[in-house]
Amino acid sequence: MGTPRSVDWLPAAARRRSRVRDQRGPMFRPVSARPDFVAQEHALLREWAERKTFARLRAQNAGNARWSFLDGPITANNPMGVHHAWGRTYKDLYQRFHAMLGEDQRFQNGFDCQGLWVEVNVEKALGFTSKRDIEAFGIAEFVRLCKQRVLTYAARQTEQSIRLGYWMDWNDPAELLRLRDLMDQDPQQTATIQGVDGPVTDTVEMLVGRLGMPEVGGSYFTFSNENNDLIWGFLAECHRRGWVYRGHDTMPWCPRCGTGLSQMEMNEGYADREDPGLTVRLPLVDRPGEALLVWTTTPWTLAANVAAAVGEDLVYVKVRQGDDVYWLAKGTLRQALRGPFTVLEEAPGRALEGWRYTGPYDDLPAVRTAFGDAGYEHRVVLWDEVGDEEGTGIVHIAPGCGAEDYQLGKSAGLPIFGPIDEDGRYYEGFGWLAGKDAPEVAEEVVDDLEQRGFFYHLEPYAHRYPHCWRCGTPLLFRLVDEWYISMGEVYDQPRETLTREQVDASLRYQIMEVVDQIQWFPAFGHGREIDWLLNMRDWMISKKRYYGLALPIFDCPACGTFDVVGGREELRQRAVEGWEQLEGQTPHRPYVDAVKIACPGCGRPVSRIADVGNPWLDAGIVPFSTMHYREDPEFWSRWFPADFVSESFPGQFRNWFYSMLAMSTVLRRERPFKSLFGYATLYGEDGRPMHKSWGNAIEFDEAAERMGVDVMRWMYASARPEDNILFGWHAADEARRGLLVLWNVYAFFVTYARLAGWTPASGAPAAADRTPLDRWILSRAAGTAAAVEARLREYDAEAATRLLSAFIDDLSTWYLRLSRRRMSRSSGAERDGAFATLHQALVALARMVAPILPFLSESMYANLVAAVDATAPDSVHLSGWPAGELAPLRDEALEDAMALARRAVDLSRTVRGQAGLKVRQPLARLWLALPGREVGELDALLGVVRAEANVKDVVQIGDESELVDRGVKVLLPRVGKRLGAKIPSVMAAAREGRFEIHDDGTVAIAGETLAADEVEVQATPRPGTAVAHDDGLVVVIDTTLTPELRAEGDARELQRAVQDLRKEAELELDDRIELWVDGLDASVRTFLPPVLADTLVDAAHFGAPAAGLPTAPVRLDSGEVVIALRRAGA
RNA sequence: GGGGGAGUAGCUCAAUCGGUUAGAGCUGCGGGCUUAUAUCCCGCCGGUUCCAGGUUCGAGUCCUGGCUCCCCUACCA
Repeated sequence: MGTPRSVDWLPAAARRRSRVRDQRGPMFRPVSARPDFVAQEHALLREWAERKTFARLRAQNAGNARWSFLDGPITANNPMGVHHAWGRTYKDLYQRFHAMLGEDQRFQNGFDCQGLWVEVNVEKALGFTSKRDIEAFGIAEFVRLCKQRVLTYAARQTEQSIRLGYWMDWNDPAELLRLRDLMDQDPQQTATIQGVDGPVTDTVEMLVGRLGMPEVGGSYFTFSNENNDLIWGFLAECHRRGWVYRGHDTMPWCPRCGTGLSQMEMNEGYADREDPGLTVRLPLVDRPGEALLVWTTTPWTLAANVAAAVGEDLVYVKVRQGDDVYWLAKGTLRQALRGPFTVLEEAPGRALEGWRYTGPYDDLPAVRTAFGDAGYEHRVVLWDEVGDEEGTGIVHIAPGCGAEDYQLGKSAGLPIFGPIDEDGRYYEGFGWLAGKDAPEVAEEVVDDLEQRGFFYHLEPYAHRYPHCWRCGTPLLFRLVDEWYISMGEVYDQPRETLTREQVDASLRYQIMEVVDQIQWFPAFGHGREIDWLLNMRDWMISKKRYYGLALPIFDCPACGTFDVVGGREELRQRAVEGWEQLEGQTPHRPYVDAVKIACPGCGRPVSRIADVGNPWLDAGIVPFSTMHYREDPEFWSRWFPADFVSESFPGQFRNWFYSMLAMSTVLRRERPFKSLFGYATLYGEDGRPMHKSWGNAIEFDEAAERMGVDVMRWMYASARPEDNILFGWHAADEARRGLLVLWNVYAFFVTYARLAGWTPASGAPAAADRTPLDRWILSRAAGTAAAVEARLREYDAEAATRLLSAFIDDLSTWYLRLSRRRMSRSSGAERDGAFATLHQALVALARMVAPILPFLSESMYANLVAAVDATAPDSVHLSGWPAGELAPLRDEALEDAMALARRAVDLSRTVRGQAGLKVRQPLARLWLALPGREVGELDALLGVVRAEANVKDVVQIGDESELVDRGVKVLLPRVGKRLGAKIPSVMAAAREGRFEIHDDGTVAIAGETLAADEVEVQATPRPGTAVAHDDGLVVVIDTTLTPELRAEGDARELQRAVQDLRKEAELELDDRIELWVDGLDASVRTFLPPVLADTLVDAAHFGAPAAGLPTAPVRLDSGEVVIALRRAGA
């Protein structure tokens, strides 16, 4: 350390400027005022890798108090998007923050690896359109491709995350890709990878299954052996308690994916859709010439019609239309009937019960069989769910095609049959429909019904309809067997009235008790989760697919017994055949399918059901599987429960949060995490979801390389988590502007410290002996560090960034603005105090922003500290959180006073504006009345005001002055309750000055006496010009301009013009010059010496400039002059 | 249908226990400061705080009803 490093991102011009004088040791390296943040980020990534900075951070904190973050797995199925970067910014910044607090952490990233997400993409890549394609292709091969896809994108996302600056225990992406490629050759070949404590050798298949395990390290992968195995244990535990069951039901079904969807999955995919709204006439068997009118939006289900349902108490009418007579609900007459009609008769729904009618497809063999077997005919049934808002008030019931229909069918004892197979095609037995795609037949069905006299009316109907959340296919409802975990009874009584026994008997209430022990950010998360738990149905865990958790359910067709195997070892012991096929394989299909166990009921060999598991099982087990619940219980108990989890909340209350809560409650009946932080959704800048074809989408890589990840991270950290964030280039520009202010303060410091040859080794007065302004900014740094720490401990990065922005603003626009001259034009203790203070403030700031801006802060710190101090940590991320060190510098009274001085200066500018006096024009006097409050450091503050307001004298005036009146500010929060209705009169009197202030501080006003602490006596301006006031602060300026003041103003104007010209001539900051001034009034000359000194003039000529020099006219109060300059000695 | 959240300047958002003159930023206009700045400062323009009632001395804030949007949830053929 200590040797300035190369800075290849620095523009050549900046490097040329690096002339250093008076160097007594290592010096800051030069800094560009126009940094290339992106190049800098890449350089720092290389440095961190070379210096193993992250590894050293982990070592530094090892064994300390722990902070346990548990990563929610990202789906390793595609490159990561900018919305992932939002969440990963939070995850990284809180981990970095806690690392700076010295806390030990695991730093384990997670990848979600199993399930339909991956399958669908692999299918697409192979051009498959149905499950039959997969079966023909081979399940083993297909599953292998799925794993390879996961490895591909895990590597990709790892690279992208590293680019984001996300510090985690990452796998080497190249190693992941190597494993992927080895799988391609032969999964059973032996390979070696670098593990935590040395090389790990195994078959490629098993190495992949061991990723994330203690000996291998790196990210966890939910397809790992351990993850799958622990889920088996969880399911076996559920079974032990009798909660696992097989349900026979009509389920939402995706005909493309060939699988049922759980309730939570169905919720993902509701979308607007237009379906045929078909009204059908069903002739009544016992009432010739009359027909029921029923309405449906799913014509394909008519072939499975079993009954027509009416509301018991709804009013139905018989109407005549031409030669036809129809029955329908009275309330639907207008919407359902076309053309004129005559009402013949009215009857309640219950009168229709039992009426037999002719079904639309009674002649199909499947229907005849189903009806014949049950000895059933189509008839009208009662159902209390029937309404008359839509349709005809007579509901077509197909128990094999709808969940509600199914329930009704079961309770009414109707025949139940499903017409379609896994792919959504009609079974044999449905005549001309057999083999046709159910969603496609609407038109043919309509034609057919029309020909056969069943058709009444057709009109498109728009509604929200569930779609497959993965592939977007509209769902069908299909009669299937699926596996469930019972979530327990819902009691019809408030939670707080439940008995212990009731809670112990119902899992959902046990989960709620766990939810109560968790801190939710934002707080409404608690209510959302409880709400979900109250409303959720049993958890459907099966999926008729190929790649995923192999459900360890062994269901005996012979005797009907099923059992759940609790782990690979148990399976090995119980296996009666096929174990050798699973040996050496991860517990995936098809190998696991080969294993049979002896049926506990009848002893016959029984196979595993073919289904795979719901992927949220995979993610929900991670508080156990990734913390070595089984193989290292001591380790687990140290890290469980996690202190913190964080995820985008849309969906997760019923997905990841829920599955973790459910599994932890079953296994431990305790909370899996202590705090949960959720955030909303990322949209494009136009407020719409990012969409490639809308032109508002931004890829992560593009964002990283164009705006830089620090800028991105700053945007994310400062966003309101509960609101959707609008992400785009303009927002990035705004964020970058804020960071550039910070950068430029830093660049200023380095520039002038180099010119002065100042480094921390040069020394400076003790902090307590510095100017009030110095002590003020140090106090602000201390206060900011404490406040930022408090906010970050509460997972409030938004407030933290606001505090940091305010500090940056103070540092730039107040401290630096007022201190510039001390650094550029003074010397000795005055100068050194300024450098030391600014240096201290910048270093403190770098450490405070380090969790949010890891690159920018590192770059500053490397130069401000590491480059000049060999004893300091060489990375800002190893430097610890600064709040403790800064705390002694806090001086709140001084901060209050400075706020007042700033406001006074603002007011002076307001007054100047009104009076048309620019700030460069010095004024003789400024009168200042302060609020009645205690003000510390008065003299120093008046000095600040004098300098900034550019006045010769600041005179503090009290309320006895003729410039102001005494005013009374009634402190309403104190007196409001006491005075009540008298307030308006008191306030009016205060406004109009009708009051009397007594010597003891009490105030008589509008017949009331107010105590001294109920009012604030303030100055208020007397009417006049050049006065501005704000909350008891009054500023009055003397607008009289003497000839001397005018001349001095001219001198200042001239100085500015010379500086402009210097800049135009592109002179270095320390170039000395020769100056020409032509036409200058004699009165101004008196004030010239400081101007010449400030502008580094060696020789001044009064007269026409030397030929060939560029000149500039300057308008002065005393007349126009012309100036020119050149570098001295040039 | 049920539950929750929100509605404030053209846009994005503030506003402490209810406190009297509702503030910032962005945008626009005018002016100013400045060899750190791609900044910054002052001023102007911009408001029926969704609507209607109510409580209160006083309502953006609390209550009631309605409207709109978002989220969660739900068995509408």
